[in-house]
Amino acid sequence: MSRDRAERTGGSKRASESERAGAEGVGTLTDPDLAAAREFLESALDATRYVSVVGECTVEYSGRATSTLGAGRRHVIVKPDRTVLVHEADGHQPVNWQPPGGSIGVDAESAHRDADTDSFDGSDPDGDQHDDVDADGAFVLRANRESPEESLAVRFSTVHQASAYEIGETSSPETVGTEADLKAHVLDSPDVIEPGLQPLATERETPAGPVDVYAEDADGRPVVVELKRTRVGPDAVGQLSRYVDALDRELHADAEPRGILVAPSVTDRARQLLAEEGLEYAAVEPPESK
Amino acid sequence: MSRDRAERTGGSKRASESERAGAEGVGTLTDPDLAAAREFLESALDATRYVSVVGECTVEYSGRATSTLGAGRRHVIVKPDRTVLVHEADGHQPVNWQPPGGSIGVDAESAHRDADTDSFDGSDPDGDQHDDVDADGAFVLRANRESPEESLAVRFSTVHQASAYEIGETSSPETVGTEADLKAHVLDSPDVIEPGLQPLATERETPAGPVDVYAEDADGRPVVVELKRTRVGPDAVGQLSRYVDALDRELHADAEPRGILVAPSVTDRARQLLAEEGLEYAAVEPPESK
DNA sequence: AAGTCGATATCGCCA
DNA sequence: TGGCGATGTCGACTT
Repeated sequence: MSRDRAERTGGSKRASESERAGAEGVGTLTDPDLAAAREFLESALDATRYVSVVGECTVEYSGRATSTLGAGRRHVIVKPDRTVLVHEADGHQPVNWQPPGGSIGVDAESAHRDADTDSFDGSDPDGDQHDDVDADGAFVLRANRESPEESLAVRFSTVHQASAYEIGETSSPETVGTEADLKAHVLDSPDVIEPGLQPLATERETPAGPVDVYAEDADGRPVVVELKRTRVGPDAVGQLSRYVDALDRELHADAEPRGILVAPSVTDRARQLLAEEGLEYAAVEPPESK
Repeated sequence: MSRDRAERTGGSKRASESERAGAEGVGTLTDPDLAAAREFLESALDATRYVSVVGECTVEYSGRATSTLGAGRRHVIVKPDRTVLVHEADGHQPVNWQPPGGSIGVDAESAHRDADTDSFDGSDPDGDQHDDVDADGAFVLRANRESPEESLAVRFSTVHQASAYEIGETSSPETVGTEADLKAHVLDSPDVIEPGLQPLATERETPAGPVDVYAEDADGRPVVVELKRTRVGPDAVGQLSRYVDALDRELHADAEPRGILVAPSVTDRARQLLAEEGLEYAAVEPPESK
């Protein structure tokens, strides 16, 4: 970000404009000073906007685990449902995050303040004084959640750009090729597994969990079918094995259930485990259309 | 987005500035027309910037599955590693995405073109200079990947804002409380599992996969330890069971291996499965510090 | 709220 | 590159 650009489009002179934009909840600040950025953020979050911030920050997480992230430039997103995502230059996954449903706040960060017992916003009565901002004006975006108890803190030392958008609810994608589609295909044409197979139930409950498809073969022998939309490894064999064992215990001693893993392909080790467990495999591709 | 703001900072009049910003690879366009947005995007992607776009779009994915997403306002991110994320107002996960490592491009979208053999846009010919942009100027952001073969297409009908940032590599987070930490704790103090337990190896290979910790109990009997950092369900029992079975087959007939699941807690069903399989459980919390 | 399992899971490690 | 398992997995659905 060049300095002249910063002076042209941002900086402390634009603080008042920032506030206005923040009050509307929609707008953009480029190279704002930290006070302006903080006000903008507070207003945008207050208005439950979709917020995007790029800036220098450190990140701390505490909850299901504990993590710290040193200073660096990152892209922070706060969604209307209070999901927080912290992205870096690489990878699909955020480097840090908070799942939806928690509470969001912006806090002053000062080395001189005592820790607040009450998380983020429980702070100063915002008198016009600058007591709630330290010398540098750094501030902290906090996202807390209960059940599980976990908290995320993003401490900004510089904000390069902050934007707030109005993004409403949208429709879900139509997806084809899921396990549900494979199940529909198998129920419609059970012969793709083996001739004479008769489906009796789906999601049949057992002490080990629900069986994808419960069926009977041509000889009237019970069959447990476990469906997978992708190539399977040992975990899927273990899953099928648990179901077959559970049914074996549940059914009459004379009814020996078979177990068939239905997937487009298997790994070598999975195939070996199938053989050892006396289980079977049928190659079926998930349908590409409905 | 207020209209005056739009006219001040965006719109077609700013097309030339947009291009310059795009050429620099860093900058922001607010409410640009589609042609300007497209040029900006092409330049920013060319410069391998971190790109953020908010606009009206449809999305199509084809590869490991197939999905379509109707028109709506979304936040699209393209990272320097060519990860693409399409986010909506809710949830941690992107509604559509492309993993890193593929190729990125911006295409014209016109109903009059012939389908291209190499991609998914399926459209028409172009004749004149502006032939690569249809009447509306809509364009498509494409992300393709091989191995697996999959493609993502985001068709923009309106762009509300497009930004490009310079975001470099950053350091990895320091995380405490992982399974690796639990393993270190157990190796350091095996008594937390049971008195007299002697670890012999970690990641010991078996035909069913690697065992977290392979040990001997006070009686010299082999022990398979499976570690989990969180409360465990039936899947973990299945995993442990596979390892124990594999070792049972591998070892001498007289050496009956034990299996111990080590986790902070277990579900009822998992506990029942453990009992049925003759496996054991030891409650151990993952450490909160190193 | 907890349990169980699917996912275009992604990611990292290792043969 | 494929196999295998961990993840602060998330998310949906059921109880």
